[in-house]
Amino acid sequence: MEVLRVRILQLHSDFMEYEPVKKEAPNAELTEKKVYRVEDVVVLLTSVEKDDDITVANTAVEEAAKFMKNLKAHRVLLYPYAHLSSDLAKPAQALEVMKQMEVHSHELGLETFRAPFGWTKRFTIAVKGHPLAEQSRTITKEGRPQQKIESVRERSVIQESGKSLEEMKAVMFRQSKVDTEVLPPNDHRIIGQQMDLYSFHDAAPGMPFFHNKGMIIINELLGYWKELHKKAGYKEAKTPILLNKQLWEISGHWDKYRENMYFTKIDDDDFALKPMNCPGGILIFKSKAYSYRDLPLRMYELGVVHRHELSGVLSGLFRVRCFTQDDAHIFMREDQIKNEIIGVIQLITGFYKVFGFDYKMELSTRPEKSIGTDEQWNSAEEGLRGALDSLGLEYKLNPGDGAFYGPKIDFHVKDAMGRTWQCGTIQLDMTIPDKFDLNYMGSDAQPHRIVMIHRTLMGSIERFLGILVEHFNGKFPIWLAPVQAKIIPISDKNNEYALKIGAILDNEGLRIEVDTATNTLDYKIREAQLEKIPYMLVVGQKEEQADTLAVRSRDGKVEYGVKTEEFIKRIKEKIAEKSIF
RNA sequence: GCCUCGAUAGCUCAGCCUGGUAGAGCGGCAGCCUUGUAAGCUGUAGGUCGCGGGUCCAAGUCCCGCCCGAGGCUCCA
Repeated sequence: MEVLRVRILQLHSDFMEYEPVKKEAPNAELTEKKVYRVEDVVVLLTSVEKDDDITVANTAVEEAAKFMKNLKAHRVLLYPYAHLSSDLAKPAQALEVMKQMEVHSHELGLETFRAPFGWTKRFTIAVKGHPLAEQSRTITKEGRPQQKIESVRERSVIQESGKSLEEMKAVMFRQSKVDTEVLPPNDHRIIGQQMDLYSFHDAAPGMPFFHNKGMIIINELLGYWKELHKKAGYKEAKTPILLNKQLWEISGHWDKYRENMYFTKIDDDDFALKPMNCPGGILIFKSKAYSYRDLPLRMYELGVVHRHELSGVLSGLFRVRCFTQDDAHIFMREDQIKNEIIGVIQLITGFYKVFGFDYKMELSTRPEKSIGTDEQWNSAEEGLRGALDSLGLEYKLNPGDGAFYGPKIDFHVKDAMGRTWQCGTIQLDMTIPDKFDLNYMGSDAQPHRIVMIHRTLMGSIERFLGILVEHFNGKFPIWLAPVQAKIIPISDKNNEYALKIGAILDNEGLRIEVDTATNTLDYKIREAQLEKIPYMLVVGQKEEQADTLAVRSRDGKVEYGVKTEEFIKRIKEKIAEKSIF
């Protein structure tokens, strides 16, 4: 169903010049063929569409006036511009609407100009450099703009007064300051800045920027994570970030979760940035038919999701608006529930053990805002409880805290301030398979309903990284450390030897740096120590002559006369066993 | 989103109460030093004091609005 509406491109301009060149419409207005010029004006390039009327005209002008008030602009130029629409009104009707817009604009006290209707016009326009200079709007018959404000990114037209853009670049987008006074020194925001792992910027509140060293940790983490999943019989997938709104209506997110979602328009359709990965995964599942023998199907995805969280809840890496879920969906038969849940719990606890931190498990049951029947919920809750009990695990019960589509087991980890955060989660879902009609063919040659598990180990890579940073106080185990060893020549004379050792270690796939700066030994040691680098390999005359290393570890212990091969062997062992010092 | 607090150089901070030429340390750059396990010395560059408005002869400083951040509330991975 197509809604008809007037389309307007709004341009806050230093000036616009236009010159009527050729008559096009039969009802072209009388005008003089000369150059007209209006300065410091909001130009409304306007296409009147079929069925637009006086109400639409008035609404469009009122919207523009409201916007102009914010811009502190008082002058408006109504400019008939047919190219914005593929469904134009008849010229007679279009002219009426344009005239009404002019009348109403005068009524609203705006200094109003109108370019002649029905002419091909040559024009020059200088659009101002501020971000609100260009706006496109669509005013419908219902009176409200369908799309609130859509800022046109490109400075497509002429860029005048060269001052503004440079200045804006400098001041508009700050890096966020961390308030070191109130935060504990091992807070991940402080360490992240000191160790050059990630940063936060005004340009994208609640969305972290990862630097190279942060990415090294994440990639190591994910490498291990993928290894575990392959061993556990999971298959990898990847789905789009932007999906059609209809999909979210089917999944129930539109109903229950829309306040937290970001929407946009592509051509004439509504799309949403995904807040969860499941609908995408489900489409992959549905692309083929399954036998009972194919199940369980375990499909994992590192999915980037966006959720609009209230500004007051954002907190470093722990609570963000854009994060990566280490997600997986298990499609299975009802008789496989318990085994699969047990498998997932073991996967999670095994993963956490590698890092050696404490966690608590919680079982959350049906919330008020939920979908599905009582039987489905009872059976799903029973499945989770059964798995926990058969493993003999302790857990806390949170009645009413489940997801809207199913109950869940959550894994909670503490941060530096003692707050607990949910990381891993296992959610049983007996309702979404109904909505998407997910089936398999049973041994009885009849289709049966799929049961689904959503689960994560880390929950959010971002949050998990923050927890790790605080847990290790930046002193990452060697397998995760962004720089595993720093080679420190005692004086410039030893630089060559240091670089040679560096090349050897680099060849072995170790992450190293060579400090060839002309500073004192004490200075270089202190610097490496503050960077929390696991090993400092000091080389001076003695080492060069004996072809050895003086190995200082992060805890300050020094071992002299270590052969390079010996060091490589030792460090590789520690990396392989993911040893936590 | 609400309440409280905060923002000054790349980083950490002083200056604000009591308005009058924007400071220090670290880091950067240049030079000297050639060093044995947590800061060697000297010089130098670097700031529309988050953004916008107001008061004032004069605002980093006082007032208002906004943005961003922090803690808490509420919510979540």
